Amino acid sequence: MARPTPAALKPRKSPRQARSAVTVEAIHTAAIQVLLAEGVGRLTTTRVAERAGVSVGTMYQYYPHKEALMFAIIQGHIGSIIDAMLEAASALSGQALAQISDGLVATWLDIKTEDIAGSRATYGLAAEFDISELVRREGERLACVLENLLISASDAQVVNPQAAAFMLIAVMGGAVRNVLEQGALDAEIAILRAELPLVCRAYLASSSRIRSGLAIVRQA
Amino acid sequence: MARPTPAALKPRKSPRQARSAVTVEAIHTAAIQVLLAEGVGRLTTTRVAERAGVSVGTMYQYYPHKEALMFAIIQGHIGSIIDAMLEAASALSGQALAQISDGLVATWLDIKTEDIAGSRATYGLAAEFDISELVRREGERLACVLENLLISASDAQVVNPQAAAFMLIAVMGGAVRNVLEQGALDAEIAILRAELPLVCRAYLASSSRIRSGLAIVRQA
DNA sequence: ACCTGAACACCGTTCAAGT
DNA sequence: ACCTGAACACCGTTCAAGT
Repeated sequence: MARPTPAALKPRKSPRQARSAVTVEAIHTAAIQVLLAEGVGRLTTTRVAERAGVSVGTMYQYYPHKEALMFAIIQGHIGSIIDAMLEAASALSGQALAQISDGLVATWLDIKTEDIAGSRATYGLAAEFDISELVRREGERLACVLENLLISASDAQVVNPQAAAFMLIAVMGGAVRNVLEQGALDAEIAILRAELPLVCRAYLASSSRIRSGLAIVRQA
Repeated sequence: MARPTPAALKPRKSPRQARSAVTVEAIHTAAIQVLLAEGVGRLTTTRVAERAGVSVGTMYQYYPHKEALMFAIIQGHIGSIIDAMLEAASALSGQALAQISDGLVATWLDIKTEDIAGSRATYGLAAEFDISELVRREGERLACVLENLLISASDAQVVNPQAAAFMLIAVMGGAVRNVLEQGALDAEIAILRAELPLVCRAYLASSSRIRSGLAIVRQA
């Protein structure tokens, strides 16, 4: 099962002239438009090229295959999510553990529910082929920042910040995805908004000691 | 976006003779074999039919389209997972909340990690088309049982058992999926095994009162 | 009652030919 | 240096013809 390497997913060549930069951009936005308007199942190279106003051949000059195009879309989507989380993290640095937890969850939920159609489309797109490499890389980048954020907490010391950061991402990301992917009813999102902060807060509290060094009694 | 209704996903007709029952079964197992041996991307009707020793036409007599075939596979997979969880639930009924939580998490992790290749293949398959209907139905069935299980806890009373059951499924399911889908490194699974029980236990403890009616002080 | 497989529409991808 | 679009291999699905 020879999977394309990440390198193979990058655009085939960089545009050297102004018009080709326009072409690349047109293809990219056309792909997003088709995705949102017609769904993953109807996202075909022909349709994208038509919408972008170029021929299929032109598309293949910049994206070696369809996957590269999808990869670019997902990369943009994930990138903006990570950026928003990094920004939130820097604003939360040094606050109390509960505030940090609540802030992260709120940011995550805001990003994902602000454009539910877009989020769902991206989940579907991501599933179409192997983006585990990208998700892993970006996930690790975020995990690293979250780890330091947890360490910065003013009132408590997370015992294993690395594991906690990893779990926070897995739990927040997974739970929200689970709900959004299966219909995303308003009632379900409401439960998520009410309960996910509790999940993360309780987890972090139970995995930390107060700053003085005295252990909190674990609720068993 | 006309999605096929669940009814349209069912086998087209029931086999009326012994040999056709054999044919249906052969197609079903052939599909699983192709999926595991060649991956989702190479799971084609032609290949499945060839492996099953029938023609494509025959396949279409029992499965109205490829999706119906994939649906059958996923249904079997999810069904066995739910069954295992229901069994675990009945064994845990009436125990302490922490035991219930740990038992559920352990069962879930065991099922999912016991056959990682199969789990990953199913995630990929599930993503190929819309199974939200099925996932929702089975999820609700499980949620209902978990709700009663939480209520049965001997030492504590979960304040909102319905929401807690929903979240438990979202968190367990989502977190494990997140990790398995992106490579499932041994180190990551180890973190999951160590931390996921803490996540669920801490959440349930913080969302419950002890049976006497006295409130546990929330760790804020 | 069940099975076959050529035929059809559509997809991703290529490449000789153009400007 | 960039673009075109007919051509190719392959896919899901159908249906007239067989047993």
